[in-house]
Amino acid sequence: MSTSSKAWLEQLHENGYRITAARRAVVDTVFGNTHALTPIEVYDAARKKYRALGLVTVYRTLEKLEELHLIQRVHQPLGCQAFISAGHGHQHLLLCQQCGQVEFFEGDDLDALTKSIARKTGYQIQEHWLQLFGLCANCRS
Amino acid sequence: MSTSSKAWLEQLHENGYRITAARRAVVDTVFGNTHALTPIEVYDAARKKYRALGLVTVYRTLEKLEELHLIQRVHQPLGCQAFISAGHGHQHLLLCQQCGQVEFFEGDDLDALTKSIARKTGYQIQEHWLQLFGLCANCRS
DNA sequence: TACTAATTGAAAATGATTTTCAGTAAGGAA
DNA sequence: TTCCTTACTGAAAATCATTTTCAATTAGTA
Repeated sequence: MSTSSKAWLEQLHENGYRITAARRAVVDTVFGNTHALTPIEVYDAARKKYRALGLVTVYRTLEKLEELHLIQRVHQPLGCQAFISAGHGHQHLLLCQQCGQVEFFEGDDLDALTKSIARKTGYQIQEHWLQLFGLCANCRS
Repeated sequence: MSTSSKAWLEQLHENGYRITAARRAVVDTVFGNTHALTPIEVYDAARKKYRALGLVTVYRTLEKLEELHLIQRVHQPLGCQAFISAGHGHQHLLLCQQCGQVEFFEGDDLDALTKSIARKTGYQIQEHWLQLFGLCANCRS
């Protein structure tokens, strides 16, 4: 995990952003986490690594990570403030409603559907969101 | 359109809520509107029908309409505060990113995909969201 | 028509996010 | 290594969306 949180820091650096203790703490908290975290949750967790961290810096760092497509916002019935490490390429989300775990899956079987809808409605489709909600293997039992 | 905004008022009444001038204005604004509206947008539009309307009442009325499944929240990249008349039964959304128009479409071709994902991941799938974004026939040109 | 509880709008409270600002520190240049 | 510029920082204040409180009003039944 820390192997590749380094890659995020490099990405920041390559884009002209500086590497600071505050950003390290935020990146280490979010990278590889299987649960979507809200800014406050990131703040609480990251402050265990870097006490002086401010909430404002969490917001600003999340903003940059999102801009670089390293994280993405997760939309759920109860709220849309949480972020998760972004999947590679276009992927869909699978969310456990019990424990909050997030998984990605591929499956662009949607092309046929998309084309059919485009034809019926006259829309030019540019993007799609697909999310499945349920109970993960652990929480089912 | 006003034919069936009456149906919404009846629904409210049947569920023990009173019919007031404020609620009429909100219902008439949201019912049958093809664009998703935020509480403030509803407020601004509905106040043209009923000047004394308060924003708080808009929030409270939208809450009740959502509870009765007459409207539903629309999630978009730029925000998730807007509401639209709910589709009948389970439907998916098609959103124009230019003009904000919202359409519903059916298409539960997703069963096969859902089952396949359930098998691969061990999840018990309970619900899904599918949204397509693009340009409507008008805005394409 | 009278009554009672639901509803109202205004104001205050809350909660999330953004802006401002003066001090600090990253990291390239010398 | 040292210096210097400029990005970055946290705290406080400002802003924006939403919820709660409250006293006055009113829908709708008795």
